[in-house]
Amino acid sequence: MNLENHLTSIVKEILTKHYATEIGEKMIQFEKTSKDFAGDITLVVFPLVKIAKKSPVQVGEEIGAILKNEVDLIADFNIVHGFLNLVIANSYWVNKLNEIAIQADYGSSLDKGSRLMVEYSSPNTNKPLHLGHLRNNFLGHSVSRILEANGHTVVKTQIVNDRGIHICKSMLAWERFGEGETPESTKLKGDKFVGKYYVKFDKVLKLETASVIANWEKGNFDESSAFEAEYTKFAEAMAAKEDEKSKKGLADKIKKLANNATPIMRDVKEMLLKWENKDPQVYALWEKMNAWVYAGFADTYKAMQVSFDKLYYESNTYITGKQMVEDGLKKGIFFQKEDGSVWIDLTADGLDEKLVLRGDGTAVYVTQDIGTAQQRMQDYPDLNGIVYTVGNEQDYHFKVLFLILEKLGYEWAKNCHHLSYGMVDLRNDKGEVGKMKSREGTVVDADDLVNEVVLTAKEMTEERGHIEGLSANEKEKLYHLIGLGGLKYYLLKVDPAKRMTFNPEESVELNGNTGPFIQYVHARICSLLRKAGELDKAPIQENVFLHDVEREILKKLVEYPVIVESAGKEYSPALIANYVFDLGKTFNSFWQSVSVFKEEDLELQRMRLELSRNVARVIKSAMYLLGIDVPERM
RNA sequence: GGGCCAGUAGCUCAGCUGGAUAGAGCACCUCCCUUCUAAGGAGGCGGUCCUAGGUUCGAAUCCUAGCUGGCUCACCA
Repeated sequence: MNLENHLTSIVKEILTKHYATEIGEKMIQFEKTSKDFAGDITLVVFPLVKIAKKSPVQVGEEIGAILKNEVDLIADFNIVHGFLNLVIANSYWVNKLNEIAIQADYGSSLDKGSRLMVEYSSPNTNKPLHLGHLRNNFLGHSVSRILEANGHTVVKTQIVNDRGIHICKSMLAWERFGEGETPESTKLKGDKFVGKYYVKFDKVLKLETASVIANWEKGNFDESSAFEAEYTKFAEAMAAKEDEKSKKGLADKIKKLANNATPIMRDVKEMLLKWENKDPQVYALWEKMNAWVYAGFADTYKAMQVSFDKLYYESNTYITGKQMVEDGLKKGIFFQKEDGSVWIDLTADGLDEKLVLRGDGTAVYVTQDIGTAQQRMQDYPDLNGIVYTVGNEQDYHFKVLFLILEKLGYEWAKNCHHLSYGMVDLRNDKGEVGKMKSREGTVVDADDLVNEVVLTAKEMTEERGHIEGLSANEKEKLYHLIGLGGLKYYLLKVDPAKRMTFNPEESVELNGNTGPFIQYVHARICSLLRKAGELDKAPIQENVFLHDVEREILKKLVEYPVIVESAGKEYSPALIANYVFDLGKTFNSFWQSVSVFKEEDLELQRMRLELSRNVARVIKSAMYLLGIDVPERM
C-alpha cells in the first residue's frame, strides 16, 4: 500500500475517534510537501477546520501532536498556514529502498492485463518518412512498452496505406516519365525514388489544372462540358464577392473542379479502377514500386529502432471493408444515393453524413479502416481493444470510424482508442513558426535527421574524451545510442496531445532536459558501481542517517510505479520523460554534494551505493519505456 | 458558419481530479574540477498564468462570455 492511502486510513480513524464524529475520506487530503518546508507529505487542514471549529493553525497543531504521539511512522511535523507537513521516519524510506532493491521488474504492474493492439507509423507508400512520422513512431512504440509495463500483452502493428489514388499517382508518373530508371540505377533509397515521382505527378497536375482554368475562363469547355455548369456557378459567385477570403475560397473550389477535369487526373482514376479490377499490368507495376518503398522503409525503421509484430495492408483489408459495407447496406445501416455511392447518416449523433463507398464502387479511406478493424479482431479473438496512433487532424475521422463500428454491432468498438497527437511545427532561421510544407521544401526527412543527430553525438562525444578503450564498433553504437536517444527524448517529452515546435538546435542538444543528460547520469552511476565491485546484498540497516537529498531520491524511486500506471492510463510517454529527468536531476545534486568512497561509515557507503544502483535501474527501466537505450559509459 | 484542441518567463515546455511565495530547461550573469565521468552542480535575472466576469476559505486549474492561433466539417488519405 502506498504512503498516502496508508496515512489516510490511519488519520481517518484517529480523527474520527478524537473528534467523536465521522470523518469522510474526502476531507483527508494529502499532497506533496513543498520543497521549501521540512516534511515528506502534507495534510491540508482546511477541510477539517469546520469540524474542529478552530483556526487552521490550531487544528494543524492539534492533529500534528496526536499523529506524532500515536503513529510511529511520523517522526515530526510543522504547520505553515493551513498545511500540516509531516516528516516520515527515516526507517520507512530505508525499508522502501530494501524492498525496491529485490524487486525484479520494479515499476511494472503485477496485474495481468488484457491483450491490446497498438497501431502506429502507418505510412503512405508514395513518399519517404518525415519528422511527423518520427513523433508518431516513437509515441506508438513507447506507448506499447508502457502498456506492457502495465500488464497488457501488446501486438504492435501498422496499416500500410499501399493502395488508393495517391499510390497510382507515383505509378503513373513513373510509367510516363521514368524512362525505366530504378533505385539501383539512380542509387536512390527506394522510398525516396518513388517519392520523386509523386512530386513529378503533382507538378504535371498543376500545369494541366492551370491550362484547364485558362480554357474555362475563355469559355472553352470542349473536353470538360460536364464541369461547365458548376464552374459558371462558382465564377459568378466569385465576381459578386468583395472580400478576399470568400474570393479565395471560391477560387479553391474552382481549382479542385479543374483538378478533376485534367487529363492526367482522368488517367490516374482509370488506373485505380484497373488496379481494383486486378489488371495484370497495373498490378505488376504496383508490386514492383511498393517493393522499392518497403526496402527503403525497412532501413529507416531499423535506424529508428522501432519494430512491428504484424502488418496489415490496405490492399488486402479494403476488400473486407467493402463486403462489410455491402452487408451493412442490406441491414439498412448504410444507404445508397442515386449515383450508386453508399453513405451512413450520423446526423443523429451530431456528426454528418459520411461516404463509405464511391459512386464507381471503389473504396475510400474509412472503408478499409472498417475492414482492417474487423480483420484484426478475427486474427486475435482475445483482442480487447485497438489503440490508433494517428495525428489530431484525424480526430473527426476516428469519431466517425468508432461510431460506424458500433452501429455495425461490434462490442469491441468502445474499447478502441485514438491516440491523437499534435503536429510538429518548424521554426525557421527568422524565428517564425510554421507547418512543414513539401512545396516549400521545409519537410524534415527522417533519414536525414537521424543521420544528423548521430553525427552531432559523435562530435560531442569525441570532444569529451570519456570513452578511450572502446572499439571503433562500440563507439559507433554509442554515437547512435546517444543521438537517437536525444531525438526520441526530445519528441517524447512533450504531452502528445499538444502540437510542438521542432527546433533543430535543441533536438541535438546534450545539456539540460535532454536524453543524453539522463544517459549521462546512468553512465556515471555505472562508473561508480564498477569502482565499488561486488555489492553486499544484505538489507541496509534502517537506522542509517539520510541526507535530505537522499530522502528526495528515495521518494522519487517510490513514486515510479505510480508514474508508470498513470502513463499507461493516459497513453503519455511525456509523464515518464518528465519523471526520469527529475530523478536524474535530483541524483546529480546528490552526486555533487555527497561522496560515496570518502565516507568512513561503511554502512552509509553501502546505502549510498545501493541508492545509486537503484536509481540506475529505474533510469534504465524508464528509458526503456521511452524506447531509449542507456550506456554504461559515455 | 458548426465541431474539436490550444494560449503559463525572451524561447521550448511542466503544473490543470482547485491548495502554500506558479516550476524546469535553454539563453543571459556569478561562482565550483589536486575529490566517484563538469554531457555536472550551487546561485542570480526573468511572470497582467490571453482578457473580462462568476463559483470558492482558496482559481493557472472549475463555469460563462469574448480574443488569438491551429485542426476539421472531401466521391483526399
